[in-house]
Amino acid sequence: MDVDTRLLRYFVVVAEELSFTRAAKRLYVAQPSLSRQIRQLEARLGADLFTRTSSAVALTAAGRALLPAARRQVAEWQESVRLVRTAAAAERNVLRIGFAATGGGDLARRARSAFTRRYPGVTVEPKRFEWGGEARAVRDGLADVAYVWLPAELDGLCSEVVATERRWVAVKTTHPLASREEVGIGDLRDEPLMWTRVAPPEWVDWWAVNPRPDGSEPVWGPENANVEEMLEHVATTSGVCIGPESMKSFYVHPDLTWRPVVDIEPLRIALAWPEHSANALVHAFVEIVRRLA
Amino acid sequence: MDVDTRLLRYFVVVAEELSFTRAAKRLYVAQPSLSRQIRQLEARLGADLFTRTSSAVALTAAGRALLPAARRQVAEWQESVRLVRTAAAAERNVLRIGFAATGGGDLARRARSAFTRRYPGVTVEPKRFEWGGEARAVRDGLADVAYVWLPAELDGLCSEVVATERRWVAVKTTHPLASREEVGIGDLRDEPLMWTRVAPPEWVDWWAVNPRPDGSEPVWGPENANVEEMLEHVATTSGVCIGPESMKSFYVHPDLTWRPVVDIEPLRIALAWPEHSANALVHAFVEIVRRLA
DNA sequence: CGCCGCCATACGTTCCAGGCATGGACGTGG
DNA sequence: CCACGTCCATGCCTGGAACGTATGGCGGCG
Repeated sequence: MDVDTRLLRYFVVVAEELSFTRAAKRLYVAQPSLSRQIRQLEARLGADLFTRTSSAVALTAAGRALLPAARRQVAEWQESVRLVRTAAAAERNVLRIGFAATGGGDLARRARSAFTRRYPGVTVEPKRFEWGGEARAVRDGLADVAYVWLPAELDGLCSEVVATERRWVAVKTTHPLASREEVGIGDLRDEPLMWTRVAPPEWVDWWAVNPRPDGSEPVWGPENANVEEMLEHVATTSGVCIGPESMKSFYVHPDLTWRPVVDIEPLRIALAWPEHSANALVHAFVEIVRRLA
Repeated sequence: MDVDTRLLRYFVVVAEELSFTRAAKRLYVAQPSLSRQIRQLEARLGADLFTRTSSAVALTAAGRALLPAARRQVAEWQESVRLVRTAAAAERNVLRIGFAATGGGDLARRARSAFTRRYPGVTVEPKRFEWGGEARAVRDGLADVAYVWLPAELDGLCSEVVATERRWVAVKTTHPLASREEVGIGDLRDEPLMWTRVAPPEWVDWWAVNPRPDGSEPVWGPENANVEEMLEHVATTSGVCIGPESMKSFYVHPDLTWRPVVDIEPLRIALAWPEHSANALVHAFVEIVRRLA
């Protein structure tokens, strides 16, 4: 009897929510589809997993037996994927360095140079991910090591803060704030702020400084998935965006002006890599970054 | 990223055979289908698992990394299925006793009576399986305990031989051998013998006494999946079949005559149950059978 | 040099996950 | 007591994926 890990994930969520409707929302599928899939899983197992009434859903003994096993299966498959991708990269003798936007900034370039000098035979593959995707990339085996912007979910990863950067705000060159030398977070009270749905809410809130020191919530502007989209929005709509100082020099844009925001905490940049990594190149790279930091 | 355990099984077989054509045969699918599925798995992993030329297939580093993980995943899912089914049965307070054909014979009935006397609240569910399917049924969680006819694959199971039965041969009442009191295996030299493809070859060979003491191979008759089919064939074609003594009294058939085969080894019947079974009823049942044996 | 074995590609069919609309059971509040 | 809302199940349709058959391309071997 075969299963798809997707079915197991579905089952786990229904078991956690004890509601098909809520679970369907969390899984971004329609409730009827979810109902049918679970029914099918039950049919193939030859055992009911839930008792359903129109007012309550509960696990059966069989369901309780499956829940931890299903969680484990899903986790182990994720781990297998990471292993396979890591092995493929190792065979090609490459080191894949993940980052989002400007990643580790200047430190990253110095580290890469030092690493290439030390290991001339190894190909370095910089891998750019969307907002908040660096840590997941390492977990999923799409990168061997990554510069991660905190806050971030670092479960299953080793990490070390290697740099901090002050945060700046980008505004259109014609914007009143463009004439100021520096700004405070209070000055951005009524400015629509860029945001993204690809990163978790905590990440978005941290960048948006939400709630603001005065307790207010930012005004939300257009949504975007990466730097380029974000800067395009700022350049052509009425909003502003906040980014690390390095963004000013990495992404030049004729219509934008960058100004430091002096009264908010700086960005902390961590280097992250998988726990139990057997990849010697990763450890060598970590050591190099650590020395340069 | 999701996978079906079916895909993992496919991958394992290709990795074992190092040939898509041979693997496809073993898996009972067409070779192009198998090729495509493996390609798709590679695409989703973002890594090649095999290097293919028209003359050889070999694992890549990624493939070598996946192989043990895939084997483990498949095995763990099998185990999960068993757990779930066992839990469902336990919740209904039933004991599912697996067997094929006459199973444990007279012992089985005495054991069931004794068990029911001792545990009047427990429902006993006898579960009949096809030739050689009893042990697999326990492994798959379709039965809690089973009478298994040896030889059988008992990996992952505890077992204990609890009975033996002489083997008899069934012939049409009009058959020359029907007039004999008893027969030897040599007398069956030219008689077409029933066989099955649902049980493994070793099982079939053991029942057929293949090779025969004189080194010859039996003449093969029609194929069947269970007792009823087998006896129907014997009653209506020219073949014979061999079965345990209890079959004579459990399956009465007007056109058949049973005669003992005096010079072949008897059937050994084992009781088998899952290793690490936490089911108290199983252990109680085993104890009862052991005492009666 | 021609045949054969092996993997890949093309095409048509079948099946299933997914979405939307709706039905039926239950609980709640007016 | 009824009306309404909530929740799970069912019916119907669509798009995609898996499978089979037929066929192409490539390398090895007689």
